Parts: sequence; C-alpha cells; structure tokens
Amino acid sequence: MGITKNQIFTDKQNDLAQFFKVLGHPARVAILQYISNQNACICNDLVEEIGLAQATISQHLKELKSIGLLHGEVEGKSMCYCINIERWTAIQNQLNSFFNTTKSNCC
Amino acid sequence: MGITKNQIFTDKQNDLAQFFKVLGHPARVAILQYISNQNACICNDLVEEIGLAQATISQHLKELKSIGLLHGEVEGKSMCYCINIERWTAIQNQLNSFFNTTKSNCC
DNA sequence: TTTATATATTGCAATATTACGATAATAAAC
DNA sequence: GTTTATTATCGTAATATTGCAATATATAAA
Repeated sequence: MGITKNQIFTDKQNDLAQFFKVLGHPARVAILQYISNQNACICNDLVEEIGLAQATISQHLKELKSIGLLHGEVEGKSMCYCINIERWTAIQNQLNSFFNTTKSNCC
Repeated sequence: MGITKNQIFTDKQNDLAQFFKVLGHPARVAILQYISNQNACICNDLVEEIGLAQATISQHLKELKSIGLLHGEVEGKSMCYCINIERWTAIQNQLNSFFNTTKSNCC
C-alpha cells in the first residue's frame, strides 16, 4: 500500500507527525542549521554548502516552507530564505507539549 | 534515486533526523500516547485501539524500539511495551538543543 | 534586447515506507 | 502433546520519498 491512513488519527496527531516528518531528513536539519548561522540566507549558497543538486535543495526548501518554518523573499535575482521564528517557537512548543504529556508508567 | 545521502551529513545531523523521522508517523505518535495513558501496555490492545493490522502495529513498534524509545518485556504470552523514560528525556533534550541553537537572524 | 545568474518545476529512476495477509514462533492452558 | 492466544517475521502490492538532469521562469546586467 504505502499510503499512510491519516483518517484514523486525530488532526493533532497528524499535524504533530507532519512536523516531525518534515524535520526527519538530515538535509533539512542541515539547511536550518546553516541558515541559522548566516547573516544572509541565499539558496545558492546551500547547494555548495550541503552538497546536493540545486533541484534537490529547492525541493527540501519547499517542504520546510510547507509547515511554515521558512519564509522567502525575493532579493534581487536571488532568494532570501529565513527562519520564521514565531512558527519555529510554536512548533517547538507543540513538540515539547507532546514530550511532556507522554510519560512512562510501567516497567 | 530515493536513497538519502547520509554520508554527506554529520552523525549528529543524521541522528537528529532519524529521531524526527521515527516520530514522523501518526501511528507512532498515537502508540506512544496510548502506552503513556495505560497502566499496562500490551501490544494486542494497540491493534484494536489504533485500528491498523497486527503486523503493521508490530512494525511500528519495531521502529520505536530502534531508537530506544520503547523497551518490551515478555509478560506471559503477551508483551509489555513501555516507554524508556531516560531515553525519552534524552531525545527531548537533543531536539530542544537543536531548536534552541537554531535562530532567526534576518528578514 | 540579449545575456548571464538564480531559483522553481517537471519528469524520471531508484529506493523507502506503509500496510496487510499468511505464516512462524512462543508460551499458557487444557 | 495439542490447542489457543499473542507477537514477530516474511512476502508482496501500492504509494511516497529522494535525487538529479533538463527545462522553465524571473530578474539583473550588459
């Protein structure tokens, strides 16, 4: 099958899983870390920095955008991709809430 | 291709992405939440509770075990799957460290 | 307008994931 | 020992993801 049965889970569970899923690729982790360490954030730098093809980086950026973690602005002929800090913090809070309400209670 | 190029990333980036990835499925989120709310934690309950086939649940449990989040003990003819709280907290800390060291610095 | 540069999109091949039925393995109950 | 109940594993089909070359798009520079 290969298809995740989203309909049998709650919206919260699906959202949470989606956040985790988008962060669940080393290229996307690396992209976020790289952008975070720059003063400028130009997509083309990422291609050299990360070592994946331009098309692949563009695809990963799209996924990060899909959950609102990045926003991009046209900056001349390049793009300025930046971390959306409000969204970033909101997602961190949701993940922590999940971690904090899930506890061991046996063995 | 379909194969993630792990070799171009650091071990830390790969580990972090792996944690996110394992948590990136609603069934696994639901399994953790369910186990957390029970006093006992029997796999067979999960099949009814989650609504996926027994083989599928078993597969998801295996993935959660792979990053050490669950440990199972034989309990008669069933299994007692529990959350490994030390590991749980350790992973939460690693994820938070990632979130806290990644900051917005432009736009 | 043409050319050069930067990013996005499309199409495709390879691999991974999800899900499940069938079957094996294990242990309790009889 | 046989049966029953529970979980794991195998095999397989369907779908998703990853990655890249080629191409399209958009803007700046010449």
